[in-house]
Amino acid sequence: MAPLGRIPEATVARLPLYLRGLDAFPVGVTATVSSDELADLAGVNAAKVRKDLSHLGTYGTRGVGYDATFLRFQISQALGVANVWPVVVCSMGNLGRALANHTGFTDRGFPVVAATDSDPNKIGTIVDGVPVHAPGELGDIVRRLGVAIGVISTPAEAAQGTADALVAAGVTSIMSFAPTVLSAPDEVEIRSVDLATELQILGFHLHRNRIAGDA
Amino acid sequence: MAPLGRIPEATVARLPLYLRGLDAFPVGVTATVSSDELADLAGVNAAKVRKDLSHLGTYGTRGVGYDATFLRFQISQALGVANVWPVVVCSMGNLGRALANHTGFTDRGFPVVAATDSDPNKIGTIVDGVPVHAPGELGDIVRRLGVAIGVISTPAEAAQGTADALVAAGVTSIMSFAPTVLSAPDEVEIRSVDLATELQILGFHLHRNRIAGDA
DNA sequence: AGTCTCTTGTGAACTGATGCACAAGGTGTC
DNA sequence: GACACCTTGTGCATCAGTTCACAAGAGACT
Repeated sequence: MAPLGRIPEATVARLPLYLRGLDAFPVGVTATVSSDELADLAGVNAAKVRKDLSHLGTYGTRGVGYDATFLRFQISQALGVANVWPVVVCSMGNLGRALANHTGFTDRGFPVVAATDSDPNKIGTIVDGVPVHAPGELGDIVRRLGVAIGVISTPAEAAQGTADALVAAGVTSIMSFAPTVLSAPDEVEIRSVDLATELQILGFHLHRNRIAGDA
Repeated sequence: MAPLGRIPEATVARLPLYLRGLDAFPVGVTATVSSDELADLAGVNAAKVRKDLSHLGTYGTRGVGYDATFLRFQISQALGVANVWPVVVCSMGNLGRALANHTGFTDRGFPVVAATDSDPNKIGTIVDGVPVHAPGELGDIVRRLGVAIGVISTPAEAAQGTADALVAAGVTSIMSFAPTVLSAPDEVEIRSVDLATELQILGFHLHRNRIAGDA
């Protein structure tokens, strides 16, 4: 059917992968892709692909597969990639600059339109094409530029204050790289990416294998 | 009991958060922490904390809580944070440099000991304290410096080749920032962090809320 | 038309994780 | 020593997500 109802979170998290996988098919050319192929392209298994797509109400053709172009359209629709969501990067340290420069953001509809930094030498300058403002101007920036997403690349100590400022300015979507827990009202969605934590998880498995090897 | 058997993946992913939360307690001072407090510090709920810790065989004291110092020791033990796992960063673009500079890595036992880059102008130089080598020397570097973890910060096109080179060199843990699926033997653990995908997930919810608001 | 082959869509079983609720077992006070 | 008060550890119900397996449908070929 075409439920279009609630799409499970796990499915939402995979839709971008499918979209990325579909890049392998040239635009404008008619081509079909099977759940098997798409599974390979996205790095998951075929059953998951089919179930995920069934949540979109997407219809493939039995015995054939999915029309690549139409599928791309369907997923784009569901994800709302036609929208452009302006991003503000809070703190232009090493990581912040790397993010501001990241072509993958602008390409996918997430232009970095402004940044903040507490360093007086940076305020008022344009770094990598992005104007840097004082943290206090955050509210202004958000309103003026219609910022939809805030990226927190500050040190851990400054993260909560920055988050508060973003929320006060009306931002409801935050991606944080600060190694700390952020509190915010329920309606604010926070995605936290802690790189050191990721490495520690890898380290855990290395550690376990080393022990197993010794045994 | 003290099972020490298999620790569920979900638990493993949270142990670093608990460890981080325990930083709030000064070292060397005797203090107790309840599952409730620790839950706040780690941003999860108390029941989860208790169940997670029970997997470590950690014993708190009923009516009191956990001894902060001992708990830190237990979790450190389980995660193997006493080990130092040298890291090589493959490609010193904006992101690679930010990672090489990231103090959170070295602090947590993941020193960036070398980097590779295909830019002849960078090869042979030392960027941010990290020596940059040609990609072809990867095998050498890994063997000589005992590299345990490879970080892939190359463009998508170069990612698979880099992964292959890492695997050939004997690296079994990879963290990739390239927006592409990597294939590798089963014994190689790959953690993929795709920043654009993260933003797209935020974008999905923004999109959905906007639609809901219009309705 | 009939048959064969292919791939979707999905019911159903299964797995893993979460959260509740409470007994068990400590501490402190009178 | 008895009692009141805490907080852990855990059995159990629940939930979300994954995987299997197969009927249903679509095209191709004779």
